[in-house]
Amino acid sequence: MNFSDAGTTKVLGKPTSSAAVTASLSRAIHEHRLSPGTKLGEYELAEIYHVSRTIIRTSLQSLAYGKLVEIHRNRGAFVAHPTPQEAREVFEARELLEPRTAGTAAQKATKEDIRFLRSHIENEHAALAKNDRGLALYLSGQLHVHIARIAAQTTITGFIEALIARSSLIVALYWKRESALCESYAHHALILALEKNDEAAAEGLMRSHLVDIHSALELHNTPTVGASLKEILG
Amino acid sequence: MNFSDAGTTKVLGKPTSSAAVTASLSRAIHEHRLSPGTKLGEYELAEIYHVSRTIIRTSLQSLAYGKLVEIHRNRGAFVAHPTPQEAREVFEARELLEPRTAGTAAQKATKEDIRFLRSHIENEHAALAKNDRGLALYLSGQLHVHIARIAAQTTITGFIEALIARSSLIVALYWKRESALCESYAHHALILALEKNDEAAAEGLMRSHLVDIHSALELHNTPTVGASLKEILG
DNA sequence: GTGCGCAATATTGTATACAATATTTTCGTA
DNA sequence: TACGAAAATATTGTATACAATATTGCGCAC
Repeated sequence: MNFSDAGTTKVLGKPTSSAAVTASLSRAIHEHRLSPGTKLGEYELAEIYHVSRTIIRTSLQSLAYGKLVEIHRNRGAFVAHPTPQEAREVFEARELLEPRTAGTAAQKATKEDIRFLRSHIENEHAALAKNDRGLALYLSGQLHVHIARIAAQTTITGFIEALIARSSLIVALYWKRESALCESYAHHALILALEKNDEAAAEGLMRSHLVDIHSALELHNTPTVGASLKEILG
Repeated sequence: MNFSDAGTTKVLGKPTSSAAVTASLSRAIHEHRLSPGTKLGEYELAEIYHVSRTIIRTSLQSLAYGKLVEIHRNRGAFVAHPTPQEAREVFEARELLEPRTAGTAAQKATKEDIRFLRSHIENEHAALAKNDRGLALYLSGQLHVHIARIAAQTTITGFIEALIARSSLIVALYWKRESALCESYAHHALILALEKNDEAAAEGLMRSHLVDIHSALELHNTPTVGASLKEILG
């Protein structure tokens, strides 16, 4: 579910406009510019992107498959508003998939891969320095995707991409820790393990990293925040 | 990716017609009535189902997200034709997800669940007795889905559903073993472990069951079968 | 007869028109 | 004033029309 280059995988021909819209919306959700619960009106989006509702509807459906938006029949599309239960499930799934995938990545990581990951972290730091918390959070998630890509298992990578996209929404709703900087250490250590091709270390570090994030989520009290009072009750 | 009741999860209002079309096509692919590579023309399908191309396009996109069909821009939709590499990936993913999920299911399985699984196996046998190999294969896959559902983790269950749907196509292309009956024993043993709430046994049995299926696939020689010569070469 | 190029046809991509449903506003009554 | 029903409005669902692209068939040159 990588909406950033959605549709560009096809061989030739100009990329579909719906892919561009999907990528734009996806990015906006990732970076928390669109909050959970926000109504995504078709006509409104059509005007913004200068395309017909047909294209918008296609995009919204794409995003719905990735659970980034919820579509309610005859009511329209809304930025998804994951429940604490869903949040737990997403992290359980990540804890099941990512550690072993990181282990495989450690087996396969080349010097080139490590260089790429390090430069990626540079960008992450730069974003934080510019106080662009949304971008930093997005990049932080993308690091996990890149690690999965190194493992060269596109099916599992696809699942992980979807989970990380959803995690972005979950963080927007349930994150309780002040700084996101603490993560940097975990990422650095992870890259070091990948560089040394230390499979066991990479797997263990990824596991504890995920547990750490998971535990930094406030998933107990009901999340009556957001713009979906009616949804919760109705 | 359970297309059988796609769309019916929403609270009220008549289910969308696209959901019905998606379910019908999905089922046809599952049961091998539609072979990998088959062209799915929009106009043709629109006539068959007595709906507009709009609906058909929505359905085809749904199926494309589940990797059951491939959509090529300006060329149309085709029943997916997984490569040996994709087939390996699907089973690797299943081997990563399903054993632990089966373990969790063993923890949670109730008498009611066991009764349901046994009756499901009955249906599977009945289908085989009627020589309806397509239906038997479909039901065989659905057993895995039901086990995942018992674990009550909808996110992971969704991934497993998608993988099992794809497995159906893979089996259609690469299965080399004569009978599918041999699987019955594995399923019986699995249900027994679930009944005894034996987590470790369920996990182990699921793992070996998947490895067994995986090894019964001929994934080495190029799969030049099917109706997509140009795709493979071009 | 074979191969190439252009025209004819078919099929998909996108926009728009119309229908069905939901939401909001208005107005009347208690 | 508060509540509720019904009309008015807005929004989504579906069908169709038109545009863009791909495929096919034909004819001509070599």
